[in-house]
Amino acid sequence: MRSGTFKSHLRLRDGREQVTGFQMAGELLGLDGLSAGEHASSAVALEDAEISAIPYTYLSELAGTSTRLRDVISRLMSSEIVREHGLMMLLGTMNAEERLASFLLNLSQRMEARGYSASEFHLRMSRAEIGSYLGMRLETVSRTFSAFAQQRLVEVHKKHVRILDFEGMTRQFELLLQ
Amino acid sequence: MRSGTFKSHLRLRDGREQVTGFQMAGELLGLDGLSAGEHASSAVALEDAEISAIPYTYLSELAGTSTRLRDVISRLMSSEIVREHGLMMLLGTMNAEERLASFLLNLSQRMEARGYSASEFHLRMSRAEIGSYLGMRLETVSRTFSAFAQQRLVEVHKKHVRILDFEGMTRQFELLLQ
DNA sequence: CGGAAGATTGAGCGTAGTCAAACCGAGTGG
DNA sequence: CCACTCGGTTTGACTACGCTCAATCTTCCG
Repeated sequence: MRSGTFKSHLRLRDGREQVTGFQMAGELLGLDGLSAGEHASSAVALEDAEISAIPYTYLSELAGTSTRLRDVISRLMSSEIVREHGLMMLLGTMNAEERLASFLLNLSQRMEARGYSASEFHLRMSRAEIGSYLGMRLETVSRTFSAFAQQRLVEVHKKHVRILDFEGMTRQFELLLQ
Repeated sequence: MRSGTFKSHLRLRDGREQVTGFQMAGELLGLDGLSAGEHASSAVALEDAEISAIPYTYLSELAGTSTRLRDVISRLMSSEIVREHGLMMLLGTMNAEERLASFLLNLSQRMEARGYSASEFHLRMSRAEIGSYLGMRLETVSRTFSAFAQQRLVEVHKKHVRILDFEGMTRQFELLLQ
């Protein structure tokens, strides 16, 4: 991805949807497609976005000639696996507040890495999409935002978020992996 | 892995544990270690097991000479990503019965692929480990097993499981990805 | 036989889900 | 310019699923 924001998601036969990730500029999309020759998930742009499509065959050929590129590719896939491990931890063991807190802190980090403010940013996704990603209902997302605002951890106005107390967020919720 | 069963898991600072997968003969362990040069998760054998350790540098060199091997590797990593997507779907949207049903059906498939019975097998992991994997408490795992037994979907005696009604399991719980 | 670890079952509770109503902001048309 | 619609969000009341705590049972092993 060159710019913009995407969401990746998958769907059960009965219509239930799970957002598997939000991608931002510089990140890769579609790493799940290499195994079966068919992508297991779909991706949708949440705003105007620019991407570069890289054909797998081309990438594979190039990889034959460069050790460095091979390392980069396996590293990217591996870090996708690590990212999903973290998400499984989140979905498997955390309560609503911990989920939203770690979501916000993660977003904040990624914004900062791209030269934006770490403390104040605009959410590209709806409450429902956040909820699907975090394994909770949109109403619970909304309520949890309100709870954070009341504790003076954040200020929220619709999709605009300002994080007031990073310390408090990380301390209050023991979110760090061992 | 050559034989046996492993579990992979990670831990939060406060001790909470999440089992991220159970591995069987023929499967790969440690794909998460390539990104940071350090593994994010640990693996523990649940019974006597045999493994072959493959140094990354060696594998990487080999990959330089063989297109076929490169394909195999990226396919393995990609299918690990797909597997985790499915697990996120499970953790994010399914209730207790659906989780256990899809766990059992998945195990069954993998047993069959290894030449064992698809309908009758021995669980290598404890209720607590199943629970951690499925994002629920061990008591809930136990209760759900009992509920399945009452509905005549399975027979369970401690770690011995016999699936009586595959149809019922899949039909009752809309578990198929679109 | 006794102890320990794992599994089952029960009772009561709490967190997040459900359903519903109200609100907000942006865009559209009379 | 105001009324209206519409999608997304917030808030409330009630409910239910799964968690917690606890007791009992089973199996295994010293």
